[in-house]
Amino acid sequence: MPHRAVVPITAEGLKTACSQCNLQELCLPFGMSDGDINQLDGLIGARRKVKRHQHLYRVGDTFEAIYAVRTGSFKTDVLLEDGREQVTGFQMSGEIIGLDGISTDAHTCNAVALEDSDVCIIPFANLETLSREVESLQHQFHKVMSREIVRDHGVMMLLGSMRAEERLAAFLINMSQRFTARGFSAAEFHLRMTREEIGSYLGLKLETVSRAFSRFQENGLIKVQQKHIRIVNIGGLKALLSHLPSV
Amino acid sequence: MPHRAVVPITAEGLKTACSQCNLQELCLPFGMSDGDINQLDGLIGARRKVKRHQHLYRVGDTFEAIYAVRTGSFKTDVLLEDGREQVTGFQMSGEIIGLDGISTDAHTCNAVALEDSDVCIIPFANLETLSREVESLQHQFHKVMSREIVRDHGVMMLLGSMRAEERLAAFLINMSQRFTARGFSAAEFHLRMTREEIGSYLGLKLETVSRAFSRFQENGLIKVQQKHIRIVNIGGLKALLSHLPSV
DNA sequence: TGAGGCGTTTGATCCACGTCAACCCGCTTG
DNA sequence: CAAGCGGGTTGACGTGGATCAAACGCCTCA
Repeated sequence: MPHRAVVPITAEGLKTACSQCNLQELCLPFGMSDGDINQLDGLIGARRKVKRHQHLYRVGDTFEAIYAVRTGSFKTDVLLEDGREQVTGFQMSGEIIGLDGISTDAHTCNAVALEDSDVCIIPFANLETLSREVESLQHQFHKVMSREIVRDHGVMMLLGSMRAEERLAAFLINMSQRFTARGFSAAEFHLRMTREEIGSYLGLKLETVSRAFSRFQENGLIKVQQKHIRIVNIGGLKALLSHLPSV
Repeated sequence: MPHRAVVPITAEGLKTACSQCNLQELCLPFGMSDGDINQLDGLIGARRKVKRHQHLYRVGDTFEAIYAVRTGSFKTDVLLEDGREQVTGFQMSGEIIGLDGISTDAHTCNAVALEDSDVCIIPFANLETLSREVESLQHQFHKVMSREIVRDHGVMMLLGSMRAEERLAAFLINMSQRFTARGFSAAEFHLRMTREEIGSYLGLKLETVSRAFSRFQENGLIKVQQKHIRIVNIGGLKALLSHLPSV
């Protein structure tokens, strides 16, 4: 795989206005006043399309911007020298990618599109400048970063202390909630990632993920058809989580 | 090895001046100019002593400040309903605790002192105000948050993709580096946490941690005496990490 | 339309780590 | 001084998930 040079900026150099975006409630502007949001419009750089399996950025790329997912979805991952991969997260519309790069001015993980996707480029220098002027933006950005830390703690809990079926139940419940927040069905959705990627995220092998899916189906918790999931008994899934070691 | 006396302790309840603190290089002011650091002096609230096993904050406490560890050390953890604990991190002098609270204005994990400790209280509202005025502070704070995210990704890698001995080797190398950065020996140090806490952090049971320590000792990598660790062969430890699945 | 490939499922077997249990050591406390 | 206790080590054994392997369904593309 040849390393992509910089972005061959495609024709759609269209800027996106936060003030007119229907993802406001899920994205950086969440909770800001209309007036403050208007000030964001100058902040967002061009959009960028990323095709399925293409990288938005790679480990080592110099850090210049963070990205807000507009359409599609991504995974972020880190690699060990021997090729082992750890997926650190899946990102959907409205979510922010790239915060890892701030610490060293270079990205420390890879971001790969799971499907043809579309992001808003938020030049970081501009974001810092504007958030010195717009208090609500500053505060909102801090919340976004903190939320990422809290999310990571949740994943650490999952990886460190849960068994396979608990992990997968937590994953499904989380996906369901995020689809719901985006106006999709809470009970029926299409996973964009493979069993192997789910497994990497959950610290499991793909066979184990597959078996857990099958078990859930046998137990009437869900219906699985490849990547299409229908949750039949959400209560049952949640019970898997809060359960004492299943006496 | 006795703990080196880090700070000429001034009287109790005194505010701490960042401009005169010898932890500058490890703490929030890192990389800021002397002039900018002087502006921090007004920011820091009182200090607070926390005795061994006492909480600095608990899940649910309203979020008002972040903390910089001055002396001693802490663990942060989250709990599952059934009592399972996941240690999410260990913090040493100069490191910042409490960033998890920003996202919801309430803390989402517990912070417990591992030994009698001492923190600087940094009222968060003040920090946001000042960082709108002092660009270097703003940038530095963003780096601190990002570094926490990157660190969490490392832990996820560890929990999701490494085997027991790799995890412990990574832990020891990390501890060694952090002690070194604080002017202590890289090869010989005193762990402040129990085997159970290490295990919780690494996603292992305490027996497994103990056995891995013993194995390392058998193999001439380290010397263990309870909490006292001496690294004999750091290269060997590092090799455990970069090794292909030990063919 | 057929062939090849990727992703997934499922079965059989293995093993790293968990579990259970005994014991040791150093500290504290009456 | 003994008794109690928290932390650590070590051994025997069990098991959840990894590994190895086979087969299947769906999708792409010639």
